[in-house]
Amino acid sequence: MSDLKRGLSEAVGTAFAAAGLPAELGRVTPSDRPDLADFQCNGALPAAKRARRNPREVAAEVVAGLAGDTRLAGVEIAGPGFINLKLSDAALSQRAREIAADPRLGAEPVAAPRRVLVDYGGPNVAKPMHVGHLRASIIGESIKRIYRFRGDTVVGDAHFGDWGYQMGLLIGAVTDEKPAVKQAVDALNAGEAVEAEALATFEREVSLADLDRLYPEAAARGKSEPDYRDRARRLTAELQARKAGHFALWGHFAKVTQVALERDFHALGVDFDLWKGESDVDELIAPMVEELDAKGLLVDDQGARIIRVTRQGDKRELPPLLVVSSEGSAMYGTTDLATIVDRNATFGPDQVLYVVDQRQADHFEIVFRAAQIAGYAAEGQLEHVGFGTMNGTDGKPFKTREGGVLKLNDMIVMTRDKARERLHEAGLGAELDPEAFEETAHKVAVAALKFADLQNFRGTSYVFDLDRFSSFEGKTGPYLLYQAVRVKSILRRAADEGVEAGEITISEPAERDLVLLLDAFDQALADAYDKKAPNFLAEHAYKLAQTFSKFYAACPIMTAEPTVRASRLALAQTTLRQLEQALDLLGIEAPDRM
RNA sequence: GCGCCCAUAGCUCAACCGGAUAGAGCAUCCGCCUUCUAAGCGGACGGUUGCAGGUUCGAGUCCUGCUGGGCGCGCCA
Repeated sequence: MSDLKRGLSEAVGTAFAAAGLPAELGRVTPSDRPDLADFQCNGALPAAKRARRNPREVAAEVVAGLAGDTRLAGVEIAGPGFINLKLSDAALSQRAREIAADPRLGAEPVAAPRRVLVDYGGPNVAKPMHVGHLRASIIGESIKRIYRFRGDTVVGDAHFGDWGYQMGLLIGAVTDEKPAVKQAVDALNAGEAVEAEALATFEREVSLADLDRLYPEAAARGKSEPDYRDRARRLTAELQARKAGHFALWGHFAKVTQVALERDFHALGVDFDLWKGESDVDELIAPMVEELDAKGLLVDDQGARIIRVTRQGDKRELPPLLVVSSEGSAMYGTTDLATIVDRNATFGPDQVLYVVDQRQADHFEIVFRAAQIAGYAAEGQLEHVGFGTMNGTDGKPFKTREGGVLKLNDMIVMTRDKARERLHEAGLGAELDPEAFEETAHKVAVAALKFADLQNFRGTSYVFDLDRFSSFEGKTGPYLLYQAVRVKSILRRAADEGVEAGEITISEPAERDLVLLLDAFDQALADAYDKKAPNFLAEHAYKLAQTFSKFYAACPIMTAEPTVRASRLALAQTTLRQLEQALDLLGIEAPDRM
């Protein structure tokens, strides 16, 4: 079962072929001029160019070949040679029934399903998530869902940053500040302490708030004080060598961080299949380095061991991949490379998508090249799906009014407060019990946050204005939910009155538009999939909601005469199903009432 | 310095291999709740797509140069 666009493209392609022209020129797209047509084909123009003929003449030949297609209510040649196609109500009605009967709501699965791993979220141990993680989390989550829906076998991996220099910095900073912790760490390292007692000390002395406070200080000192930096590097190497005290303290860092991370991800409806971290591939690093060495790929340079990745034809010299630092510790790129080895062994992905900030493009280019050189990855198997930064109204990376980094949780709480306020204002939810009310407020907040982000193309940076969220009007997540809720309300009423949905028959313009939108789902999904860009799906969901709203205003459902009522009810129900499906793929859930 | 990305309405963003009259939302103004939820619907206003060239029947889209902004460039992740 194919959508109208594809079906028409085939027909027009056949007509092109019959006129002795390439069939692929028959590609049909939704009309740029909805006042004139439903679909259009521009193929006569390039065809005429190649054949040095008059485009309108070519178009006329193609149009002649379309005679007798009962789906078409009108075919016209316009402008320089555009072929305008208008569908019959019967064809639209037929397509609407197909979509209504389709569990996939008109969306085709991919022809050749693949195994895809999506690496996203990028939380770090010892650092609460801030607004920057919002994009990584929700774009990645949406891409994962879209890929899965189209039939791929998909695994999402959080890939914790839990094993680098930052850990050495923190071990140093925490032991400096807290003598009891230092004592416990030293004792463990000397093999003189009971682990349970040490852990209890850590539990008592070190909270996530401590880590959050100490890390920026330590990072700053590490930059300005070489001695401090060298000590942190040493501590990092010692941790990676599994020194008991360091390792136990690190384990505590991970534990206290996990609680906050799980809360934030859960609130956003983001869930990972794998919660692996850099530390999980630690054991793979030594054998990997050995192997790389055996293959003669490692070069000693300034005390470190590197892989050079520059190629002929590069416009500039790319830095090498640092495999082993001069202190002997694994680097960012080392764990990434080992992670590729690990994933090959445990999952065997046809493709790995790294949903990570665009600023890391060079890093991934280096890692991917190194992986290819080492034979760990094929060309194109690894892909960096970069996204822009979320800026404040000043155009710079988003900061709170006090100038600090806004924590993700604070942002969720703030948005939820607004949602609650708005529900009260509108006098809605009075009939809901407090728990259901809270759930609705939360769904509205999450929809606002996610849709505000996902409606933008991921690659560009965008401005996030908290104040703009307070309205929840216009092109926002809550608008989409509102349309879904209106349908649900009608469906409840229909159920109460014993009215059932029936066969869809299209006649009104608003009904035609709605079916054309329903039909466009597959293309939106395909675009989002191919470009790893959920904004195409977000745009579709918005247009669908908007078109429904117009239909809602123009075509009364419950008061229409029975056959029309049954048809419109089925149309509304199908719209709701597709809208909720699209929202789900964006990671957004609609409440029953709002 | 080298490299990558971006520049579209007052603001925030779209625009399907290069196609017709560049679309939405917000803001402003005007209408519409005795009919299914007004977080809604209709209408008006708003553009030399940063600038200058080029390719093309046709350019926001491709090429060159310039201006302005963001980002990256070896032991952080």
